[in-house]
Amino acid sequence: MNLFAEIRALVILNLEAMQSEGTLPEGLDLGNVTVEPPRDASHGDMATNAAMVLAKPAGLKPRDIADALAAKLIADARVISAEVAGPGFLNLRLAPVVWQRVVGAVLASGADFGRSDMGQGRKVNVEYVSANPTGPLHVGHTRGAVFGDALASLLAFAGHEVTREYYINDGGAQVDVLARSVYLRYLEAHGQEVAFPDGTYPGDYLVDVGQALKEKVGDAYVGRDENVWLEEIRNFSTDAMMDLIRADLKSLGVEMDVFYSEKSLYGTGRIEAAIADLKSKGLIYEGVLEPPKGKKPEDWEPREQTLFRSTEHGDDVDRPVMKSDGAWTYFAPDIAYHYDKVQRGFDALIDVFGADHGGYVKRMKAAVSALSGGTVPLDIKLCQLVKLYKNGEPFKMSKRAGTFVTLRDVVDQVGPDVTRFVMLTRKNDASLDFDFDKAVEQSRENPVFYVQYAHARVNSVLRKAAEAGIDTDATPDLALLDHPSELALAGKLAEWPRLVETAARTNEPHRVAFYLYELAGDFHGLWNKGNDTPTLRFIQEDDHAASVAKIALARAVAVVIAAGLGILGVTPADEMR
RNA sequence: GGUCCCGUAGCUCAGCUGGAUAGAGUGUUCGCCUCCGAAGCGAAAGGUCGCGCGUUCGAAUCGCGCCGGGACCA
Repeated sequence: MNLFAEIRALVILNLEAMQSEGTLPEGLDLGNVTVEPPRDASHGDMATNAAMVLAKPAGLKPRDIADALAAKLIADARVISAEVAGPGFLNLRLAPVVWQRVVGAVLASGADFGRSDMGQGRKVNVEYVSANPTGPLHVGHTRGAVFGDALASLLAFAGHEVTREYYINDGGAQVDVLARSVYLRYLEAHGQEVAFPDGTYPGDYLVDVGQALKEKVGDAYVGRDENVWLEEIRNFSTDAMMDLIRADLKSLGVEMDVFYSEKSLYGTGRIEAAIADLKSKGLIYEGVLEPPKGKKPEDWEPREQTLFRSTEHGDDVDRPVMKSDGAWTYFAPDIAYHYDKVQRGFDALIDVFGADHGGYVKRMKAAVSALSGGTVPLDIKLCQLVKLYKNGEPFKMSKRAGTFVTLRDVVDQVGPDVTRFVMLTRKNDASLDFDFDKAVEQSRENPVFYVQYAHARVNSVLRKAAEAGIDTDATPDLALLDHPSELALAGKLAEWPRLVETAARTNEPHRVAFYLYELAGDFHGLWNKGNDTPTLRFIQEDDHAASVAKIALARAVAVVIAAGLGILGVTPADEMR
């Protein structure tokens, strides 16, 4: 139930009636007619732009259309006033019963209130995290993990069939580096003194892996040449790292549906097939790239290589897929991987990358556009950096030094719920300050606490109501919710279905977090009004029916908060400690 | 040098894919706890939406060009 869609339908119905009556010309495009909450609540409950949008094509004055439409709308029981304002807005005020019914609808639907069929079951693949399997996840991955996971849940809630996917970069040089690093730890486990030269991973998270390798193979690789052990240790190590990463993700509550291995693309003809597909479309050629404009790199050498004509699909320059020595570029398996996604029948693809991968956006979009013949949209969401603070002091992280702040460090300190919520308190493309102290602070400044507290307060009301002998499961007489503050809170609940659709359409789960903060604020506001106005308290000691109705409103708030937090992957708190 | 992101109140940030007098938190100033729901509440002040041009009934939002900050590319 989306109240805005409902009222929009009413507006459209009346516009069509005006057409058949001759007040409006036939054949107008009503697609641009919107019904939205006005920015300023004093303008009314909803506003439609119909008169302004239609004035020009209809050849009429906005005001005349608005007046005529107003006269029709006012006849509906749900509309108590319709006023023309500004350049031709039609401001509507809705009857209390409309808002009261929202409360009933929330309680009837429970956690499903706001669920949308907007996606119409379309298959969407959300790829996120996809960190190299060379070590534990760090803070930057954490943001991508939370963002991608919340986005996946959001899209599912909006009626999409969602696959959560992780691409394992286990085919490149970095897993050889991993294997050599583990080999050093393996030697160490045999009691040897080892040094970690540049180009190896010195982090002590590999100590256990070296030990485990020793337990598995004994001293079989000690003193042996690299070509004897490299492949096996590489497999052993990446498996160990993926176990570590899966455990890291699980500590955050993230579970993938698919882990897709880059290595599985090699030697199986899949890269060749993807390139062949592009070739069949005339998008592969042998050529020499222009040197980059501006400052010429000193080592620039024009070489003929195999190029993808990505400029045909919006890229700035064509991209090499095979180097002059016959090796695939790193881009080739990425093309093959996305080709595979397209072939698996997804209707839409989403990649969540760190901002440092911003340079790949155009070429990936070009590849998917080419491979799918433009039928499968690819949206790439970039997550900006997370800057860590503690006691006002910035934390440093450096993967090379092996002292980076890990996902585990964050989750262990503040818990998965706080971690997840805070990661969504900024738009994905804005950088995020994460302060360990503020994250667990109990104040209005901390949105996590503020939202959780609202949910906990509802539970507190329910407990107290039970003590007072109020039957909170009784069918409420919602007509008793007649105070403007109560109706306004119900109105905030009515925005939820619309917000879900907006957030899903734009792939922006942070909107859910901001909405919850506003909803919590409205609820706390009503709570505070109870200080001065005892009739607004949720428990009315000498009026059982009023209590039941007011508690129904509170429960509805808790239902929507719990549903929203559920999308974000945050557990709602029943009490604050 | 090129590409992408950002620029909104003193500070941190929203702004619903073009709508009305641009919002919230924090900070500042004033008022409010014997008690009844203060891990606070009420009120006020505070903005050329980086700058300019354009698109139209209408621009923080879209287009182009600059300025400033960040990321990335060789």
